[in-house]
Amino acid sequence: MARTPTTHDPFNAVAEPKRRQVLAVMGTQELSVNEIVERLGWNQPMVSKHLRVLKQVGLVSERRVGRQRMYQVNAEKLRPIFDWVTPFEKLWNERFDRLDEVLEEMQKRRKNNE
Amino acid sequence: MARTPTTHDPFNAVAEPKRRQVLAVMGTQELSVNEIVERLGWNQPMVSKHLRVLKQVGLVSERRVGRQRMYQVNAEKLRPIFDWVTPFEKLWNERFDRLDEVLEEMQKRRKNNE
DNA sequence: TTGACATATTCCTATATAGGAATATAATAC
DNA sequence: GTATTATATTCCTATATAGGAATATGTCAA
Repeated sequence: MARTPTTHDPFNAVAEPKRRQVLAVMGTQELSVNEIVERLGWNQPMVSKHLRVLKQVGLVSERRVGRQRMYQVNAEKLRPIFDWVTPFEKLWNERFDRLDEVLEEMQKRRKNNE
Repeated sequence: MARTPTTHDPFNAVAEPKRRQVLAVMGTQELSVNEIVERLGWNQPMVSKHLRVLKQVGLVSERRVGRQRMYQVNAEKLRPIFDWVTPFEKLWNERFDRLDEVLEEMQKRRKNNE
């Protein structure tokens, strides 16, 4: 079997460093492809291709305006990543008296079989 | 060029759902390979292979005890993921009066070229 | 309708899996 | 030594990129 496709979920989509760059450069703004191209200094097809993957997993939304296509980050799709990684954060960042909470969260996670 | 290797960084390592399961099932405990095998119900080589990738990116540490190998999650290696995804969390989770902070963080991130 | 602009797609290739099956290595006990 | 237990590795294959280069599609303007 091959690797999980990049378009399978947000985890796989943002595993590619360039796609994280795209999201970071977009931030909260709605940008056209060319604006992203300018900010990143990449060639246009490369940007379009990465946007395609991001769009397929819902990480960006597209809106057509004349001959432009405006893209915008759909941050909520990053939530599964945030939710998955947050419990671990306690392990390096907080005092030991919250370890029990960490364990509880792990337990729930285990039940959900994820 | 091919896809970024799974062993390149934590982002790529945990893109594989099975490896997230491994980390979740380990939690805060130090477990032998067989203990992980039992908890997940997978075959042993499969577990070993995934542990290998996780170890190569530092997400787990290994300790040899007799013929066993004890593995433990090294949560800190997940920090880059946490740090990257956290600013976006504000976009869906908090009131709009903190949007300026979000933008600041995005800006810093952009300067670090990540 | 022709040209310019904005963006997407296709074709190509080197590369890297993930999983199954079989086997190798290592440590311990007898 | 030999068997047993614990774990890792090798061999195999189908599959999916990511990037470069070239080209296609779509839209507007004169």
